Amino acid sequence: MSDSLPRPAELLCFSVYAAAHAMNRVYKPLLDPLGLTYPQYLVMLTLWDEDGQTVGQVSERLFLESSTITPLLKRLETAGLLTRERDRADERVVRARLTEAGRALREKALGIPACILGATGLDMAAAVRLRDDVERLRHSLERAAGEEPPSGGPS
Amino acid sequence: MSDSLPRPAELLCFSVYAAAHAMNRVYKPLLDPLGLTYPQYLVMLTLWDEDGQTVGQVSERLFLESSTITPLLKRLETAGLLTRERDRADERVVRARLTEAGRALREKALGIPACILGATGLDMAAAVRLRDDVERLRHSLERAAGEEPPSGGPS
DNA sequence: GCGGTTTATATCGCGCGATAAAGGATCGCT
DNA sequence: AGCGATCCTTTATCGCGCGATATAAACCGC
Repeated sequence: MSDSLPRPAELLCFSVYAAAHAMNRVYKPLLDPLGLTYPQYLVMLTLWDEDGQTVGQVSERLFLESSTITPLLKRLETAGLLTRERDRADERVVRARLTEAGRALREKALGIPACILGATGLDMAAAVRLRDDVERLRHSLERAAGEEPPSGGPS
Repeated sequence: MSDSLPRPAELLCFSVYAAAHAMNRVYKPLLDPLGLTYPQYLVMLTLWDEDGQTVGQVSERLFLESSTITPLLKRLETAGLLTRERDRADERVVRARLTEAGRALREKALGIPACILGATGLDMAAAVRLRDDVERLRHSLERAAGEEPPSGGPS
């Protein structure tokens, strides 16, 4: 079609990619004292919300493969924040349960969301609006990634 | 302040993080045939836009450290897409120049932006609007990451 | 209960990306 | 010359993220 290509800065996807990095750089000094990386923080958030979730539930909520979640949980287990045990009723299932240390860490994390909101330079309403826009984008992309069989749009 | 924490899905930053992954999943089948990863594609875009840029220029445009760009460029050099040579006038500077193969690859990439736009489910105007919103977010985050001296908000 | 399928996770292998920290080389200014 | 600033590389480290494969348990029809 066109014979020109955009600069990275013109691309929506690049802005998302770059924003994700920037976000990481903001989180790092906040999470370092807790000994967590950002993905680990996300896992802790889901368990603080509801303890004893299965690997599958965690991967579903974070949109990551179980082959990403399992090593993540193992690192958190090694750090003493949770335990992994098979469900008695269904032995295929592994559930992650917070330890006392895992629950205690929650207190230290309470201030983080406010710090982050401050760093975004947005008020709550604007942040929610943007979040929903980006979430819709994620959803569309996810759907598109699921299709795309050969190499053909409308022939 | 508050004694509750959000679920990941409620966070703006998580939506950005998840959208970045989703984006990668869409790009992957498009970039695999070109033998590029997404960050490598970004480097190629900047060089297709302007050949012979320095390491510093490329890192600046992609918001990445030079210690990330150097290995990236090396991989692209190994792939035969570019060469790295020191500037004659200023021997501190290393410039990346496309090879014939690097320039040729451009043709194969021409269709990608349209594919991506399709996958976002947005029309051009909406995509541009969202891009600018996310870019503003990135900018705020970047600025916040630059400050935050010790550990103190309001004491 | 017996095969066959599906589901849930683990495992393995892989490479890249990203950073921090330290070092080397060069430039530019005085 | 000398000295700080600039640009890049190197090294070391680490975690993430995925695909492919394997395993084990659960379900299902009969």
